[in-house]
Amino acid sequence: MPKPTFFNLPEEKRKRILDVAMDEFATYPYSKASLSNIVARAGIAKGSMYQYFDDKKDLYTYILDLAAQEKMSYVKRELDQKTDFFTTFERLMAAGTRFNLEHPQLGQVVANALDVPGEGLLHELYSKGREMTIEFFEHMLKEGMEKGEIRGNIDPRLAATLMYSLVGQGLADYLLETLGVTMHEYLANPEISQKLTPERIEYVVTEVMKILRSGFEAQK
Amino acid sequence: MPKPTFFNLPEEKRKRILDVAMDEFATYPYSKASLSNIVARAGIAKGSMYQYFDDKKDLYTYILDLAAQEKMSYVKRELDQKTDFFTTFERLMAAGTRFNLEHPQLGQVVANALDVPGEGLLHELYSKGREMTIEFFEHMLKEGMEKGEIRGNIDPRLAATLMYSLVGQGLADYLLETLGVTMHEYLANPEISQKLTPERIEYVVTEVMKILRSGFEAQK
Amino acid sequence: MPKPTFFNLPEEKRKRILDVAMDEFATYPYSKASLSNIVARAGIAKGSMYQYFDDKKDLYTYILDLAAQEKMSYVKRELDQKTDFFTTFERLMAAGTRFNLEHPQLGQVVANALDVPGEGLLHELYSKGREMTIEFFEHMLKEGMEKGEIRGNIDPRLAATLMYSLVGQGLADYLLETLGVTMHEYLANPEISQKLTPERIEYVVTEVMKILRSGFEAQK
Amino acid sequence: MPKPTFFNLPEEKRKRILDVAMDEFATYPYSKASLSNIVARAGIAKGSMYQYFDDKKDLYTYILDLAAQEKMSYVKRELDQKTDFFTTFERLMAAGTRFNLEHPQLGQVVANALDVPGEGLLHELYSKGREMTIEFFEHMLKEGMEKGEIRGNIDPRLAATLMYSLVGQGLADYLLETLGVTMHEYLANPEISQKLTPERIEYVVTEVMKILRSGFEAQK
DNA sequence: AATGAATGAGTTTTCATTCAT
DNA sequence: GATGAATGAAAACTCATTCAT
Repeated sequence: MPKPTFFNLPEEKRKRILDVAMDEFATYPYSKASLSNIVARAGIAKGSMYQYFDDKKDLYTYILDLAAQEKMSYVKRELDQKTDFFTTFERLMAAGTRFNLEHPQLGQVVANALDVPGEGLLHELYSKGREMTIEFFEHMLKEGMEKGEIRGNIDPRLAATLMYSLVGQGLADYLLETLGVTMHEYLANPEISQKLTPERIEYVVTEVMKILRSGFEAQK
Repeated sequence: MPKPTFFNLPEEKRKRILDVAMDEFATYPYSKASLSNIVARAGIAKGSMYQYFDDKKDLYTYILDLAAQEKMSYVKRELDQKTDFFTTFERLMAAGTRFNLEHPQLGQVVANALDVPGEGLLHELYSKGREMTIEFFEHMLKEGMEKGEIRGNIDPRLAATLMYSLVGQGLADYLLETLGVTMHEYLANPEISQKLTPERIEYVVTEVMKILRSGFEAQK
Repeated sequence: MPKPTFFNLPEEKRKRILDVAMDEFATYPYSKASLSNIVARAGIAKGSMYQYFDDKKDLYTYILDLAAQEKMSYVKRELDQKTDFFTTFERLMAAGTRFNLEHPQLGQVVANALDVPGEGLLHELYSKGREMTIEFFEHMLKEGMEKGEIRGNIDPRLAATLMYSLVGQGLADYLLETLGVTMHEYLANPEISQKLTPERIEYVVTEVMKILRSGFEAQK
Repeated sequence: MPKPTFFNLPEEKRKRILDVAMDEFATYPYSKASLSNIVARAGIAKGSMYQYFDDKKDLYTYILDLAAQEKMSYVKRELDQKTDFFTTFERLMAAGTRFNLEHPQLGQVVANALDVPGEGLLHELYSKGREMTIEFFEHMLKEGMEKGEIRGNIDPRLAATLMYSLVGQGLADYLLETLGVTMHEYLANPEISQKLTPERIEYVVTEVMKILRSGFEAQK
């Protein structure tokens, strides 16, 4: 948790610090990400950082938390309208993928979490998100089963895990791949994003759903 | 690539070096893995390492390569007998998952690849394996389409990518999760593996196939 | 010297600051004692400290001064009744030792003075106390000589220095040692002091006086 | 303990490092003594220091150990000829004092030991010397009692502790004081030592012995 | 070919002190 | 007078890489 000092900072400065830190943690794995770098680029004194955060890990977990929250709130908007299972899932996938492509840094910050020493501590936070997401999918599946939208003879927990693995970075990576671009190149050249039209994203998501749908869907 | 020097080494010494390095790279993320540690545990001089490999990255990519090859050759054994698409894929998934559980280190080495700085260089190698696997799946799918085993209206490249994301660590992780065990705990307590009977693995794979099958399978 | 500001402070606050500082300087050697710690525990702003004292050293010397004064005034009470040299010295030793055991912090503050860098400045103050004490003993000795209580053929200054080295922490340390306790453990567990009865202290002091009085030499 | 690497160093270099380190630890209290300073003055790389010693504390304890050993071996030479208690003690005092004046740094290194954090650890080593010395004196006293040289009615442990407090820095400090010189000035101006003739040292030691031998009490 | 000491840039973190509000 | 954020020099320590033997 940041210290109160951090929240007393002028909006502009706080944002600058977070932006720079986000960028650093997205670019380098945790152990290579450098506080010295961050403060230099943010134009603040090294000691100041320690008046805002306990230590490097504290800063990182905060960034990670922010990333998770932003994605959550972005994706959650799709849940307002109640529809059937397949439509909801399709919307979630599309939103998640769009978010990953619009904020490629955030995804990288999460990916770099693997590197944090004292593994458990961080992993905990990192997988809390995974855990929650999987549980949400499981819930969706069970509801779908009750409504008769989903076949009854599938293991909901396992299916939810599968869904999670599809919703993560997977589709975004696939889309970049079809452009012959790696995530790193994409991070460096933001203008590439213009080649990824909403239609293109929609198409891929629909394709995936097509495959899954006739799999999950109850057979008449 | 290791220098010729490395291959002139007595078998026993070469193996020792690789074993220790594998363990180190499985235990720590790339940037935390320590050459000093490796040479100390392998009982060789630090300078020698640089007569075998160009640098840390060179050693790592070689280890990574070995890991990939081992998995490949393990999994490839399932391809001998020609059967239909679904049976083949099921066997591949089962074999991959068994391998991941029997050689958890190798999987970790791959997972830790994400951490390598200097971006593309490493990713390249890491995704060469990915690339090859996906292409293989794509080939399988197209063959299946021709034989009429697979629906014709799916994007084979996309589907292959999906298959890849299912075959990776995913199922192994899921199995460990059902035991309430993290990969780190599993690495530390190898005896846990006894709880993962072949039947249990078979069950999970069958479940996944059940889901996929009626999705991919051509409708009559 | 504290600035006037400090003396304008409400009694209660002033005392709190001094108590906390005393504790810190008793616990850690000068260079490890932390102003940040002190202000945090005293509940005042860091800047305020610099409105009370010039700097860390200024605060420390003041604390040191207080410690010396307190001990002085405690010990001086023994000087009211005029008696012979030996009785007076015995009383001083006993009082000094009791004080050291009752206020172990103060002794530690003095002991930690050795640590102050920038040499002379601090030593000066530290040894002002030493100087004064030795001079006082010298005076006592000379008086004793005149009265015929003390042999005339000893160097009073040297003897006074010897007396000083006996009166310091020495006896208190010895007493703790006989309990198998270090000064640090004693500081942490104040209840130990109950094992050090006045009789026990008296005994040790008497023993020392016995030695000094008639010397080591066997009596014929 | 230094690592083997250190002992493989050319004599000249090893000595230079120890000299510089000794000087640093004699000049500054442990926490202010700076490794960076030491390596700079010794003209070696910072990393090298860590190939010779585990860490700062390791270097310090080694220096401390050396200091103690040197003093020990210097003083022990006086023990060859068997004589009576008083003569032996007088010789030990004289030798100890001479040593302190000839190697003022070593005494300072010991004095600065108080500052080492994780107190116990270091204190242990520091007071092992104290412990041994006191026990040696105790032994001397008991022997003297058996031979009838020493009165039987004194507490030998307490007396030994007293003797220890006299043999330490005390006399050296006194001698410097009579020159109006502090230890720090003495360390900085080694030529002062010429004013401290052996006769002067002998005189002071004899004076002290006179006092101890027959006591303070006037003879009837 | 093997060794292992040497290197030094780089890391995170601490803390007394200053200064604008 | 009080505040507490800002500062930055300095600390201990790490480690991949080089190079003389």
